[in-house]
Amino acid sequence: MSQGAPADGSRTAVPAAAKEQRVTKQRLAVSAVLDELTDFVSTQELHRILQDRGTSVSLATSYRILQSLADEGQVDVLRNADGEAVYRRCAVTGHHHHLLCRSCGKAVEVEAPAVEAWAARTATEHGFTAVEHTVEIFGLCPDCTARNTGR
Amino acid sequence: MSQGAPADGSRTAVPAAAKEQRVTKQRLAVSAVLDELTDFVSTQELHRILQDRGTSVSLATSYRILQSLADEGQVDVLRNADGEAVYRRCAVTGHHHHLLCRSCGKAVEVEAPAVEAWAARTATEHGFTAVEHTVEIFGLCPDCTARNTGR
DNA sequence: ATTCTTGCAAACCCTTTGCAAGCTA
DNA sequence: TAGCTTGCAAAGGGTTTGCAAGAAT
Repeated sequence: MSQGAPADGSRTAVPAAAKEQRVTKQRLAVSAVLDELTDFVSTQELHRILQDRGTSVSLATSYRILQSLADEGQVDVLRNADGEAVYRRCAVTGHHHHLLCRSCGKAVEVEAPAVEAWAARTATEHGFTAVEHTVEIFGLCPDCTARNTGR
Repeated sequence: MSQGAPADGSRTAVPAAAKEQRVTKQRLAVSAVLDELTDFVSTQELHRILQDRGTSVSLATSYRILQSLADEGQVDVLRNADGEAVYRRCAVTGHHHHLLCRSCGKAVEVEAPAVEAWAARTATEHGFTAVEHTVEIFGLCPDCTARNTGR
């Protein structure tokens, strides 16, 4: 079972700052990949990338490191439509959302000030506090739409 | 159990109207339970409820029926923090989103025409088709905010 | 030297699927 | 009767875990 790791999209009010982990080549390798990617990746995908890159890290370790990073608040965790956990380095200060292609996985980052405002307003109206939200749009990108008019 | 969990949710702008299913006792049993519940339930939970109730329906069938109902748009689908699919018959008809309490799980249904419009517009601008979106707001409801002012 | 991390493989858990039997339309 | 559904059990796929070997401090 997944531990505490509250799979949310943005930074939480409760940091939970876990203890520092040791610096290992595996951890550095995972971190390096995350630095290069701008989109969310599943553990399996990240593991595959590391393999292709020669910097092999076992699947189990990939899972452990990614979870660890998430616990430390160094990465954002989300769950895709299949329920798989996907991670992204959350160094970005600008809050934004994603427009994801359901077929090829392409992701476009979009901003939505209007939505942010709406979310805040709605929450306040209902007396909710410590609010955060997730907004994701799924669809077929232009290319996939062209070559795949079904499915 | 399931708490603040992001990701996915609801149905699409595309009805996808699946074909009508046959009326079986299993389907009726599942439907009956959904009618009585106001919160989201996982397939496993619903299956357990049916068992306790005597109206046994196999796990596999529970999964099939729930998915079927979701395809028909008769229930809302969401994913909890563990990535499990959870369903709930929605009180509100029409497309809407949720304002969820991260602490007690309370859910408030909210509509957001502005967001719908924004999502559609954004997707179109990028040439995406067959679009659907998920919007969930997480926070602490009034009650939990009051009793949890420190932490 | 001690303590933490990694690998590997088995274990888990939710979910899906093949098939034969049962039931609906 | 014909065709969809159900059950059961096995198969899948992602994720976790036990344990011994290998690093980091």
